[in-house]
Amino acid sequence: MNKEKSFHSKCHKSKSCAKYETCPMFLFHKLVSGKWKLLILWYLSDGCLRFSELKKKLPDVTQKMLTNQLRSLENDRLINRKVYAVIPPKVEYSLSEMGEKMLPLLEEMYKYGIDYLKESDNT
Amino acid sequence: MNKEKSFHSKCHKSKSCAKYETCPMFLFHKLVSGKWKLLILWYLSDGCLRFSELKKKLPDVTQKMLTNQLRSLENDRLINRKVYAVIPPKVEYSLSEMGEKMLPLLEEMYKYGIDYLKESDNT
DNA sequence: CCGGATCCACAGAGATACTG
DNA sequence: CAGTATCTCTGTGGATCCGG
Repeated sequence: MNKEKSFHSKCHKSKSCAKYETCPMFLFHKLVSGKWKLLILWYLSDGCLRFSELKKKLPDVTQKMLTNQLRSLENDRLINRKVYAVIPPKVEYSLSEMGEKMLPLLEEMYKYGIDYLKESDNT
Repeated sequence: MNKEKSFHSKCHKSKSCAKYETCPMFLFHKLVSGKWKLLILWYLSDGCLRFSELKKKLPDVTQKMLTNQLRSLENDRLINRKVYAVIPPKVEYSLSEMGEKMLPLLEEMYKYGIDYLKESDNT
């Protein structure tokens, strides 16, 4: 997964980002471009959710994929994973501090969606 | 690709979005969650680029994938595709009106990336 | 020559069953 | 309940071919 090979002599435009790994936009892209990550973050923006609750909200995502995406988000420190040692098992996911910083961005994405729908209607 | 099957009784929280297809966040997610779409939009934010220029800026993306992503973005009317009937062929891609509306959002993503890098350094 | 279509091989995603 | 394990199959990468 980690391709540390490729360097972008000009990551983009004239802004400062000499290398692949250190370009902010590539980084952001890497963080959220997982197949379901944006939606997971969005659903967690209201507060912590159990695995099964998240699964219910994302019926198109397979259990395996959901686990993968959550692990990835956890590794990138965008969400927290809290395991309760009870039976039946209970695992809660919530936005981390870095994850919460993405909240305004998520709101803007939501607004863009509204705008897009409006434009589509006019067509 | 088009799964029009699944409905989300509660797309998210209490905001208004009864169905899968009409939830703004799902829509936004669908628009940009392609494997390379965000970066393509980002690179096009400076102005139109030829296919080969885009390819140069995204060395990790295969030609086929780049074509796919561009087609998808074009179908979603986020970018324009202009073909010049010359030899050798020349195809230019640029942000559409809807694509340009995403510019502030892209800038915010970039800023988030900077912030994320800063936080990582402190760790 | 450039944009992209086609063919094949393989990693990754879907579906289902199983476990602590 | 929250995952793993296994199998299958789609989608992606890589190379090649093509039309303008």
